[in-house]
Amino acid sequence: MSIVDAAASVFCRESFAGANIDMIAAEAGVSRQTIYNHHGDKEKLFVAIVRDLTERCNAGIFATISTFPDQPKDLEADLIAFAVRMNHNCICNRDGKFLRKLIQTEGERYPELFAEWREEGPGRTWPAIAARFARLAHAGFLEIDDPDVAARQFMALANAELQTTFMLGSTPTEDEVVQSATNGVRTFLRAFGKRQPVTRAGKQTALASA
Amino acid sequence: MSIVDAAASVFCRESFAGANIDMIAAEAGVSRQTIYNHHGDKEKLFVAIVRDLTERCNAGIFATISTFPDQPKDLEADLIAFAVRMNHNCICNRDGKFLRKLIQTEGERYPELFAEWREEGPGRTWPAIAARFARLAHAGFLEIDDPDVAARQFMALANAELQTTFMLGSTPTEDEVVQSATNGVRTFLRAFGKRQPVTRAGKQTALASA
DNA sequence: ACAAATTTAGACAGGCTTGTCTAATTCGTC
DNA sequence: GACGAATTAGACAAGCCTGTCTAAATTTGT
Repeated sequence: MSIVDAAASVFCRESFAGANIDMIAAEAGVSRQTIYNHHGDKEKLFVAIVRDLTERCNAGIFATISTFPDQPKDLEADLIAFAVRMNHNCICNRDGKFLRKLIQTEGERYPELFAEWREEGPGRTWPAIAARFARLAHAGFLEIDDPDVAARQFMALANAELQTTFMLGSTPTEDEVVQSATNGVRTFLRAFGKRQPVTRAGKQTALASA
Repeated sequence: MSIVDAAASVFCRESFAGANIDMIAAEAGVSRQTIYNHHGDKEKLFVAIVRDLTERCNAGIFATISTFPDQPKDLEADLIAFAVRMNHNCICNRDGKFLRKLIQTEGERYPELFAEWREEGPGRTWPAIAARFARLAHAGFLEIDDPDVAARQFMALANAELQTTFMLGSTPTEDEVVQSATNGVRTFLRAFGKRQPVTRAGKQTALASA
């Protein structure tokens, strides 16, 4: 395992103050001195790790956003699958778990570092997701007033049943992820779905709440 | 400030490993020895704090649940107010913030302690909230299949826009809380509300999706 | 195969923390 | 005011961790 990967693992498990360089060296399979040669000191190593994780997580999120169903065949199934992918590739995976924990644990101690994360991460990914929902609404598949709100609510609903698990830092089972996504998307569509599926004739005025 | 309060504050700010007894003593305004006299050692002190916070937070949550609108005059407004109270009294307040942070930060290190929290906390509060939603549905105000799912989705929606803020450990402004609750409750009611307000004639078959 | 660069093990000083001990001081109560 | 209980300040040993240093071993490029 690389030094950065080992350090991420140890910092997450033990927190910054509880981690020590010898643990990281042992887990990375290098000598302590090599870590000092590469990264200077403990704090610089920590910063390098957060930057690295932010970058990798962002890449994963954007890659997953690019699989958003723009022309869904089965809107419910496609959104559920998207929510599951999001969880799988960005939230439950190693990098996502680590980054989330480091932000929660050390966020207050490094305000500038995490302000940077906030801009590069949520600051760029939320608008990207919102744009996809806006497009879906524009194409007549959904009835959305505010795409930014809808995007955040979509993710919140998809993860609604995983909150306690995330709190404790553990990873939900595949079944739990699918279950939560299914329930979340169904509720999302009850709120934002067209009352009647889009016909091949294309967009029509909404029939809802008439 | 009492020893327990000071310790909660310091453990949250510095993490278990980063906290030291002298800080806690200084913040509590007592001598180090007094802490050792009362609590034995650092780890016992930590456990005492988590138990204390769990108890106080639970009390707050149950007190707030008891204000759930069983006979709402204005369903939307009453649910928004309830969501705001929940945030205010249980999530954004000092105890809620501290307990959440300790669980996130040290949850993996004390599995039994936090399993205990899980049973006493979420294990008891979620069913209580779900029961209130079940009652509201039974009384004809909502259309809910699974009250447990609906309860979790209600809270998830109400907090949907506060996630990033919570992540970093900061407290949202009053406006942000109200905004998120308002948007969340509106979406919740689009999904679970009766299509038409309940009339004084009482429960009727839904008119939806006709 | 050889020279330069990198990595290693281990020792080391300096600093910090925990938990104990003691002697003096303050507090509560009668 | 006096007595017992609790609290305090401070010293202290033992342990751990960081970051540096050195000399030997290993890897790398040519």
